[in-house]
Amino acid sequence: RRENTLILSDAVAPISTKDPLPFGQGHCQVGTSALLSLSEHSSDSEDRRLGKKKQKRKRPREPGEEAEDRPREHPFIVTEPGELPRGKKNGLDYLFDLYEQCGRFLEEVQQLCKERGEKCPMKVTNQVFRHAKHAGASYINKPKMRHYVHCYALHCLDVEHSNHLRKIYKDRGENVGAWRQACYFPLIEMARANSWDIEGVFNRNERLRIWYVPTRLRQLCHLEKSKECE
Amino acid sequence: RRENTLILSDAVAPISTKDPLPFGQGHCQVGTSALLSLSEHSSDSEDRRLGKKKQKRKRPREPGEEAEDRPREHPFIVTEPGELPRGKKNGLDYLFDLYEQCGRFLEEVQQLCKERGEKCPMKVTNQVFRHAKHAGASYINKPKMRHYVHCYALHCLDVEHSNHLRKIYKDRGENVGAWRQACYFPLIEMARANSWDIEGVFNRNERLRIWYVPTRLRQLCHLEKSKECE
DNA sequence: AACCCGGGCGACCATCGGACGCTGGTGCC
DNA sequence: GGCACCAGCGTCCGATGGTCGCCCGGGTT
Repeated sequence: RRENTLILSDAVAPISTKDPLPFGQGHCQVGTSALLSLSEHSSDSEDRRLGKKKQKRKRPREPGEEAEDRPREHPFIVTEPGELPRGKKNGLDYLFDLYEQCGRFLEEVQQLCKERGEKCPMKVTNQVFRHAKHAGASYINKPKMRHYVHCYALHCLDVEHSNHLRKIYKDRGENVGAWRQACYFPLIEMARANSWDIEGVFNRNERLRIWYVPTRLRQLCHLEKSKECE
Repeated sequence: RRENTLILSDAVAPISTKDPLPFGQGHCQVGTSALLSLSEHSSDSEDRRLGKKKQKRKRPREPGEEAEDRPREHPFIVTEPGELPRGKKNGLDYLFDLYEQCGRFLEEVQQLCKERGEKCPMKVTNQVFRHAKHAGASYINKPKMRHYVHCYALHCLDVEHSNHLRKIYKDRGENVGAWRQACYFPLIEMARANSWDIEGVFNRNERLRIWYVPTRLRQLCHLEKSKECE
């Protein structure tokens, strides 16, 4: 699978060679091996290293079981700001609105927690997703929201740049996956400009503060930083 | 067990009637039923309510197993500042020093995380306790540190008051448990003075910011607040 | 020596943050 | 209608925050 072994040049080259963006990206060239060897779960600094287990997937529906399947959401396509998508698709304005909705659900949860004297979440946690589902927003779910966090981040931190990227990828007929990958690189530049403190970049923005920095974005920043220092 | 159904008047009455402290506490009277009915795990606001399961305890050592038992630490006793405890006991200065040590271990972990581009903890987490153990501080462990957090909190936020409380409880020959209970109430007063934001009280203090607010303290603040408003 | 008080901390649990990859919707031919 | 692509999200997993209560150290009798 491509996504797990993302190569910087894959996503950057199409832009930096065909349609350069404001931030310089000519130096974003890294060997395949470097990222292939970048552990997928490098989140723990201590010694425990344990082998990955194969996961079993999706229990295949019992014979006597009730089938209450909600149809899945329409896939996203790359749209320009204000553009409404053709066919059975969702646009990126809708995607970003989902993040705003989550922010509102978080505020509701915080309000409730404060009333009840409970621990008050500062981020969009499982509890918030549960609350959203409970409140009828069944179209919101954790894997989806976590998947596109960095895209929303770019939208929050530099709408101009975000809009420009959307237009380019739309015009070029790229799929959502390609656009999503491309969103990493402007963020890496912002981290660089903030002495590689991507956490700080997120925390400084009102709407972004409530989202966890995606592991992959943190890894990419770290990788780029080490290249710079060698 | 007494601790799980702490009654405010139990801990406060001995002081407010025999040896009043700076903060007024005459109004801290609450019915037993109120705290008995205060759920022990009220941390989740959504609907799931599931019955508590009985826990099994301490696997009784296999016949062929190696017995590498570290002897347990000496119990704490209530000591005045500077006093060194008599007999096989530890004093409260030592207890508080343990918290400072944890703070240093946290800083080390943060340093390591930053170097490796990993998620950087802002609080004393499992990872920090693991690091402490790894670094040879086998006398530090999570249950102990969590148990006395609010005592350390009082020490950080108002040494005078903390020292005074220690002297009183020492002179009266009270045990550590009683002193520990008594530490809650000055903190509740500080929360009151900070519009019941105990989280904020912790966060505003440099050394305290890194410790989670204990559930019981949050509950006591909430209870006291609701009394005030009725 | 025997007893019992009380507290240290091993071990457990629900839930968390995080991610994979199956399933099936969708547009194209 | 059939096929191939690709992304939504159900479902899993290691680790976390939090706590209980067993066990035994220690002072007292």
